[in-house]
Amino acid sequence: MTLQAPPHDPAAARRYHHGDLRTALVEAGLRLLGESPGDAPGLREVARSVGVSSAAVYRHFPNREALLRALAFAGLEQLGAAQTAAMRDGATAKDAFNASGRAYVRFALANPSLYRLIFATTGGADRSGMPGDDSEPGRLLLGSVAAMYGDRLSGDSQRIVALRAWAIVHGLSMLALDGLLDPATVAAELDRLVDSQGFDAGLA
Amino acid sequence: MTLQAPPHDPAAARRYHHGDLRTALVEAGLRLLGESPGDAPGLREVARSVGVSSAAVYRHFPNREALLRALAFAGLEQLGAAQTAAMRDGATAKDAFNASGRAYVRFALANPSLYRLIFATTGGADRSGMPGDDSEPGRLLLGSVAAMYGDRLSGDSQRIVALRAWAIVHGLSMLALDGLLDPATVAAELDRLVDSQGFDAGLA
DNA sequence: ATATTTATGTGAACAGTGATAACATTGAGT
DNA sequence: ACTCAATGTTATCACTGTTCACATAAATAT
Repeated sequence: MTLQAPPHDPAAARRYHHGDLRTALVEAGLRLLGESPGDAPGLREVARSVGVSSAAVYRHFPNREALLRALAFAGLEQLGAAQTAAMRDGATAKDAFNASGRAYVRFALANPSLYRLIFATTGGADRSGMPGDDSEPGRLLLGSVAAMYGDRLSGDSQRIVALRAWAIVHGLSMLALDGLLDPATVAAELDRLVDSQGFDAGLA
Repeated sequence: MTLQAPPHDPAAARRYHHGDLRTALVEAGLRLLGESPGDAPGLREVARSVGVSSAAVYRHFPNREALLRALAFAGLEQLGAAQTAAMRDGATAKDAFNASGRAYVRFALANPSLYRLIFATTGGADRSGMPGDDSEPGRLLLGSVAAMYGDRLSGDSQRIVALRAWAIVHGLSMLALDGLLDPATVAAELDRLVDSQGFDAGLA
């Protein structure tokens, strides 16, 4: 009906069977996320942007939440990549740790909807792959702290430091994304805000 | 003009005119928020729980977002009250500051949906009354920091300390509400996590 | 007191959403 | 070549936020 694609369309753009709809949906979802800083895209909207009926989505995802979870998973990988890339530029372990934190916040500011989606509630569903206590990002964080302090700090205290660090970068990111902090200001002061040195850094 | 106390007439529920529908809607909304830890309630749901048609809501709020904003505003007042109450129990300025931070996180853990709603995106709309740079909570935070450090720290550094403190408590709260940190653990370790002492507290 | 105006309620309708069911088309394997 | 499972489509459902025309009660004017 509304499909106007001629049958001689090259590159096989309009076949009945899409070929790899699942990844096409994820890519479209990520693109939509990047375009509007608002809420996560609707299931129908993603389907529409791929040129497929909304019901087709259910052949690849049980429901909208699962689709969004796939987007979040992809975003999480991007975030992790940005962090590890930033860590390579650090001379000392501490430099690397701070660089990782700055990259974290920068990623959040650069990808508001995606970052928000990563942490959106999944309603207690399975969090495998998400940054929980045992997931990759969590262990990476703890590993970084361990590399910084070696045995000069007890494992318990290291856990506290790691949690505080995570809370700072996540808190800054969220407050900025929610409009409570000016993103430009956060970006400008990032070095001082994200700093493993003391809370009281600069105390006379 | 000024809101007068609604006649808590039990028969008022059956009258055509509700009496004070606006506050009834807000109260119902807050109750619904407290009941389910999920998303914010729908406009129709709030109306239904008050026993009124959904269209009636529009006599008091231009749209659903405005209704939710009223809920968020009420929640913000509760949060502020919890913080200032906690500060009274602090002997020194630093004690008060830390107590305020702990109360902040405890409030978030105790009122997940309400806390989330307070910080939910309003889409760039007017944020008057929300905790921004110039709002009451922001000034309260800066004032607390100033009370702690007096002139031993430059105003600029004090702003950094205040931002870091806000980021920590907000980050901890959000990570816990989103299921990335165990709320019980956060509550148990709150004293060490929220501590104006250095980031490296406990360093041997 | 009665009439009129204004505030506040109702029900019906609209478009849009996520989800499901029944049916259509295709490509793969015997 | 035939079957059949995979993957698409359309139609439909219940639900949502929102708007409309209309009903009712309360406030105000006569």
